[in-house]
Amino acid sequence: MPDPLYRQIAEDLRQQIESGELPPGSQLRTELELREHYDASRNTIRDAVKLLITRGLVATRPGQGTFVVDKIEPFTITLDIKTGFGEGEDTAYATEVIAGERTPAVSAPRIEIQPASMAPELGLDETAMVVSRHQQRFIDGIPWSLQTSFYPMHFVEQGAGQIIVAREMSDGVVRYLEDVLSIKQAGWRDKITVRAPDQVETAFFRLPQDGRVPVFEVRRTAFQESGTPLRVTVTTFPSDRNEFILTSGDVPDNAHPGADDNALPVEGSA
Amino acid sequence: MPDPLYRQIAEDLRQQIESGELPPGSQLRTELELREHYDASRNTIRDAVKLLITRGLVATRPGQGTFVVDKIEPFTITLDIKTGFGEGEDTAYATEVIAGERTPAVSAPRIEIQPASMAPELGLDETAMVVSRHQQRFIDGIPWSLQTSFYPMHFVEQGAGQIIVAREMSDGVVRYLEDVLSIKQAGWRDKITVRAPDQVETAFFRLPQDGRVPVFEVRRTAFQESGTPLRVTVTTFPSDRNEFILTSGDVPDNAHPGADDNALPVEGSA
DNA sequence: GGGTATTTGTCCGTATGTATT
DNA sequence: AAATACATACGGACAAATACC
Repeated sequence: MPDPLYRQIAEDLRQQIESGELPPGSQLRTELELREHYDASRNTIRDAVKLLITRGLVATRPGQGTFVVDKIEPFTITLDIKTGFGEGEDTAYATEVIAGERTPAVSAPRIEIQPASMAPELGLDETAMVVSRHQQRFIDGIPWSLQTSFYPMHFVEQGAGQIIVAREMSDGVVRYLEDVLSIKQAGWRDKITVRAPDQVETAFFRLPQDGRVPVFEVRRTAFQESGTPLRVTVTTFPSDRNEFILTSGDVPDNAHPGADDNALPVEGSA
Repeated sequence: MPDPLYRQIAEDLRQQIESGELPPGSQLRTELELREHYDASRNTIRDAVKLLITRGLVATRPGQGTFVVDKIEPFTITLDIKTGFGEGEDTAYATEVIAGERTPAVSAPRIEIQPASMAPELGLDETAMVVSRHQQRFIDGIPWSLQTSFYPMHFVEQGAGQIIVAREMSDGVVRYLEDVLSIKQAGWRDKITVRAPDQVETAFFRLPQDGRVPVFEVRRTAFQESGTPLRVTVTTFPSDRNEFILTSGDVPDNAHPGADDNALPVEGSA
């Protein structure tokens, strides 16, 4: 029994793309032309194109057409910055970004006071509140990631008033907390999952609205030496233009071509 | 301007699910019933259901109906096993799996000789060949991951003949290479990406055939102390039932509930 | 095992809306 | 303003998978 028609058509188009017959950036024939070519209905053509979108091979633009995606060199995000130098990761990142040839940008933070249930990893009481600092981040002008950090509200009452000011902190919040409250970040735990984007994410990353392109969610819980969590940082990245690299043990610097060329941190000066 | 109808319907059903009105495992009304209830066409209902499938909330079973998915406790995969003990990660994993309360299983490896282009990270000549060892891996009987390891063919000619034998190596190939050829693994680099599953993966993981549920691909390149790659291991995991954890610095053992309960390694005795 | 009803999967044709040029 | 192309929505038909008698 053969595959369904829409999958046969998708397969045919996929081969044309991967063989180079349809190079990146080129335009596919319109749905009506494909309809005649394959002797199928327009809906069937659309089902085939949807499959190619899911696989990241093409993108549709209303009023224009369907295009083979330009293979963006993916942003490479390193998750295992060497620590133990007595610094938070925030400052280390700045130099990493400069080392790459891409130019990062970050929006001013949007500050909110929210219930502690937004960041259960902090282990706070149900009635407690947290400060959230939300930022949009770009690389070379491309929407790159959305990041929200949560801090216990009692940090503010203890004297760290700057974290509820909607201005970027050039040295990073982690450094600030150490300076003001002597709260030191000893390590962190990342949880990486993949899920469909929410409405905010589809809008910011300009993803197809039906959730076919998922996002990475990196949930970083950072701890003091005592084991008490000091912050939770949630960062989302569209999965179609990001990859993660992490190393263990002794590894040569340029192990495979292109892997390190665009090395980027997972966190800026949040 | 309101959202499209199919998204409104999806939103309504989503709320019913997340509010508990439609508990996990329960069956949704049939497409024809929903069609009457929302006064929409069957295709529009189907578009709404497709969205819910993409978001991992429901699953359809031909001939039966549409069901709210049972929330599987995700498999947690730790990527940062402490090294420096002079052991490969393979043996360390065995104990980790036993520590968890889930029972792993692995198929006998399928061995193939393939061109070196299958694993460009090994940096071999175009005309060279590699040995691939492919395994299916299960947790509690659930298809969990597909793994293929690539080794330079010249390892066999140098005396490591066991790696082309289609039998599991209880102590791991890495250990074997060290014993026979004194080739020692000094570290590795992981690249984590997300993509649509191929046909083999959709069949093994029983994912929807239109590629709505992506898979994690973890590409591990392991190096000798000299910096020469000794193997490439590619492992894929369905993203709807796996998450990755990695830590840096000092982190308490049980930082957030459930995170470590099912700790699993990314590699078995490949 | 066979037959039938139910339910989802595929495919068609058509009409209208919306974004872009 | 008009033309083009994708997005949404409708309705209908048959196939395939499953469950049940």
